Amino acid sequence: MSTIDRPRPAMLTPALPVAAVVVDSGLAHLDREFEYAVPPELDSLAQPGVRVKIRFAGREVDGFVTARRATATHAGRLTPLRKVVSPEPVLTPDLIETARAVATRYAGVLGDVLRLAVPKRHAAAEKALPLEPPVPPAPPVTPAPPVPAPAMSSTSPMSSTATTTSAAPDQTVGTVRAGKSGPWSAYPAGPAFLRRIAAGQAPAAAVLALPGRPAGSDWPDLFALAAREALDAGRGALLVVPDHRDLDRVDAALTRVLGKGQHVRLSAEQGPQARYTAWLRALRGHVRCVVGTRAAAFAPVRDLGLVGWWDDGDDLHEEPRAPYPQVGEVLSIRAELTGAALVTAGFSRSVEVQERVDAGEWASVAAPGEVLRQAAPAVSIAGEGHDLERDGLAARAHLPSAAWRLARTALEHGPVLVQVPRRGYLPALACQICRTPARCVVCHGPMAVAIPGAAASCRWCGKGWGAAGFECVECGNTTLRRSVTGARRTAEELGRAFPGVPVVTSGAGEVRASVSSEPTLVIATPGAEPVADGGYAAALLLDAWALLDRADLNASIEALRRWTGAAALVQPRSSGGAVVLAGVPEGPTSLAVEALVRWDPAWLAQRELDERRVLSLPPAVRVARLVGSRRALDEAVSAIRQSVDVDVLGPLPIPDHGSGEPAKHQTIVRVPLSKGTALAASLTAVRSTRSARKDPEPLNIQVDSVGDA
DNA sequence: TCAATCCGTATC
DNA sequence: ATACGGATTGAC
Repeated sequence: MSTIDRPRPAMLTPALPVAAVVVDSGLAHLDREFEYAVPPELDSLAQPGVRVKIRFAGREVDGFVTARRATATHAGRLTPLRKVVSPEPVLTPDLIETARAVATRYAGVLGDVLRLAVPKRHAAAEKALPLEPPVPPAPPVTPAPPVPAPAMSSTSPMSSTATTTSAAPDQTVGTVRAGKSGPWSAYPAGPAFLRRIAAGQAPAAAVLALPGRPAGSDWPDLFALAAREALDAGRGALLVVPDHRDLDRVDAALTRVLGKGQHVRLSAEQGPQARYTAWLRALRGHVRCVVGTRAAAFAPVRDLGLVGWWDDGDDLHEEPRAPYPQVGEVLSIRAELTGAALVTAGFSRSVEVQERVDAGEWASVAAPGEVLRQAAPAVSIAGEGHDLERDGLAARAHLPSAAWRLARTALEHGPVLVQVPRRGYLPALACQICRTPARCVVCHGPMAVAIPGAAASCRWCGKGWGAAGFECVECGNTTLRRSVTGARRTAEELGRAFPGVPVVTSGAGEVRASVSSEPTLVIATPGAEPVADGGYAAALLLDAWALLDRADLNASIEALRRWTGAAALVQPRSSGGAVVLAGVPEGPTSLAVEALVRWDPAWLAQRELDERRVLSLPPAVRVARLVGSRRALDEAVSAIRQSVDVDVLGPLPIPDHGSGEPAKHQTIVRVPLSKGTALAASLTAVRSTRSARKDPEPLNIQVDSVGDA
């Protein structure tokens, strides 16, 4: 009757009046889309991807519009959207798809992943940055190839090896590209890998980087050149490194290879505005290439053509916030979803990467063994203790004399690196004679003495030795040693052994990025080694036992990672570069030591993978760790058992750190890799049920973790 | 007969 | 988490 209620012309009912919204409720069982009505005045703003405020269960919460649709699937009445926070469509289809996949993989909630993936809004940054790139898309900085690129015409899929249409062009392409591929030419499969990126395909490579850094072929150049191929093919590139120093180096390499302004860096130390601006430049398509640390794995690079990350084994790649995703997992999920190429590189190889290689998913890209060994420094071993002799200066610094002599000679030619382990690793139990780590006879978990004076028990399943007692699986010995690690040599101590030589330290607190080629003693903890101009003349890797005896499943892989990380900064053996590994335990040589001497990290990774297959340890199996009260664990385990055939270790009490709260327990569940998805789904269901009935007892679920054992 | 309260369940 | 509805209880 009345005309008052009729919509005014400027406020017509939207053509797509329904908005699907992911709501950040923080509740696991509400981890899905809800539909809202789009009020006419928000029609143009409420585009897919924008942040919104909505009323949900009576309170004001944040969310993202994920879609607009003509009709609702929800039967009831729809509440109207309250407000569009910003017109910026931050949650792109690529991002929401990635976030969902990551949440599924880690049995986490989408909201948690979105908090990692989408930075907090910075309104000033949004306003200040132009919508369009300030300059028209820069012309390709790559000098045009002298011959028209034959690859342009080929749209047919190429095999993983170099395949071109005819022999003659192949020759031409080979030469042209050889100049272009630079350091990749040192790897037989390298140029073909680049060509496949250029052709818009999705090759995946696990690169064993050549040690040393001859001009223009440092590892950051591998990434920069691969990124250029993706960019030249009209697609985007995303590179992730563990820390700030690596970021500086890849950043510089990208500037060299791509020119200025073609990429952005993204890292936590940037501050909110700079960070959000950089993120927006990627989102708005001002740049097609991003390099950053951990959180950058979610960067909104458009039309992703390449993902890459350096040093998979670095624990900085593990996100410490729920659901604890690892950079390599996130990037491989993205590569799979977008059809992007993938490259991970390091001086050593993690077992996780080797597992992909062994499964045929990623190609191993390495220089021929002889080339690799020639590029590496000469490695020798100095034993533990027996070599400490009367030599006054060396003895005072607790240095094996062989190490001291090498350093003294090398200091005449350039800087010498001394790697000293940090203190404070967990004590573990190992065979008294051969130092093979003691493992549980039931589940192969690590054995430790939880309470001083008590009997040893497994840190995973809690079982003791049983009636037979300990017997070393390697040598049959029945006595144990407890390794207390972490003697740290002071700079003064070492400095006194080399009078008159300047001493530089780099470690927790103060990390140095580089040193000159002047003779200097550089003392660093693992991971904090400065790069030396022209390479170190030598390196001393001290207290090898401190790394090898760690109570960690990954001890030997991690030891090799740290040693190669330092040794790769030394000049090649052809230039006299040498390394002494000191403090190696007596008895049978550990595989990690052998792998360093032979410079064969892939071999060690494969040996380790084989062993983990035999012992049913990750990454040969999929595991998850549940922490909570006995009752919560029991209920969770029986629920999981309804849907998945899991192997259950525990529950066993976690030693509390004097908090006085009721003792928590942990349980580890494991399944074959093929059941990984089913396990994650089951864990999600457990989380959801518990959340729905408001279970007051906390239960923490962490996929891919066995705790700090 | 009505209001106050408890409990279970949906949240668009 | 809230909020709402339906059931339950208690007092007039």
